[in-house]
Amino acid sequence: MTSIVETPARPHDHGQCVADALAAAEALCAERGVRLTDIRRQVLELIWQGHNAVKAYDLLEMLSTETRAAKPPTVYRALDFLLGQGLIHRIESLNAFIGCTHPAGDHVSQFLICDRCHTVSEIEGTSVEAAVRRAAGKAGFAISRQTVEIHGMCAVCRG
Amino acid sequence: MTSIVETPARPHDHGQCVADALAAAEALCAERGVRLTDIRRQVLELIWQGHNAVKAYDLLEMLSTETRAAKPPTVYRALDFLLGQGLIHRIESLNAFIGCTHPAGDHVSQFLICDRCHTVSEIEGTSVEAAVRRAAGKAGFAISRQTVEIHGMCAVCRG
DNA sequence: ACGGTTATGTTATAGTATAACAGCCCTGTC
DNA sequence: GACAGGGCTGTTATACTATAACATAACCGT
Repeated sequence: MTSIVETPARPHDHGQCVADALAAAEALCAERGVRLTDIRRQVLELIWQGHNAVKAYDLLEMLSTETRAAKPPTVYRALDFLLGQGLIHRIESLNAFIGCTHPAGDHVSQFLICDRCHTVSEIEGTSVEAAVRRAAGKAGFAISRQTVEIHGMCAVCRG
Repeated sequence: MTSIVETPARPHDHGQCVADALAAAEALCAERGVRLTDIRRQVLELIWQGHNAVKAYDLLEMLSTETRAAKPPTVYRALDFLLGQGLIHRIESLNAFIGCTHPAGDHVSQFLICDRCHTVSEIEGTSVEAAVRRAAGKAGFAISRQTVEIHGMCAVCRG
């Protein structure tokens, strides 16, 4: 069991992050005519507890009450929905999930993952994506999905 | 169970690929004073059966004989060794492993993964890596490991 | 209210990976 | 050659990750 830890990352009003993410999710789902149900919203909110990636079975635990244990399909279905709507990303190298910081519009997955404080930041900017596109183009390869996960130590942890 | 399939990728003398990979592995291990044992060599050879990523439990099956079933730790230990020596890579988005095409010298993991024929090619060249380094540098992030996995369709499959 | 669709509940199981300890084999030394 | 130590393998058990399949319930347009 991996527990969710508050990270030593840059201090900020995290409640605002959560509120923004939920508001954006509501808006996008409404616009798309899909349903952000209770469970889906709960899962999204739990994932947004911090700027670290959250594991499915930790979500499962958090969703469970004393009287009722949530079952895996419940959380995986919610995760599938959120992934499908681009509201979260899957971090392949961690088997874990993180909220998307700019869910509107299409985009690639590029992350800096601190192996010390476990903060995950989405890389902004298109230079990595462009380099990937050039390399793929040279090979005649048609891209459908990019996964860029950079592990190391973040600026805060390096001190 | 996922079976290993021969891919429609560009025809070539694959026996030569395998021979080269094994020879390089032998040389590197000798140079480093580490032991490329029977099991490790077998696993490496099985991974090099083709240019597709191979799953741990498929290796396990292939290592098993009619009279004796190999056990998971056997294959995972061999994989750990091969990963540690840089002789194979792990493809995070597939939970699978592939032979490294240039095991000498340090290098990053950057792959083009065809979702149709399942051929995995390691991207040569440093432009993607350089872009990643620039992006990380801008964030004050110290890289320890890069995972770049590009899914899509390869030139051969696109016809 | 009705019927279709979408979402959730539930049971079971598949697939991926490691912990822990026992025993074996290589290698260097006396 | 006997011995000791370290590294490798065997074995059992279990943890962790994910999905199949089917039953029930909630939503929504008519």
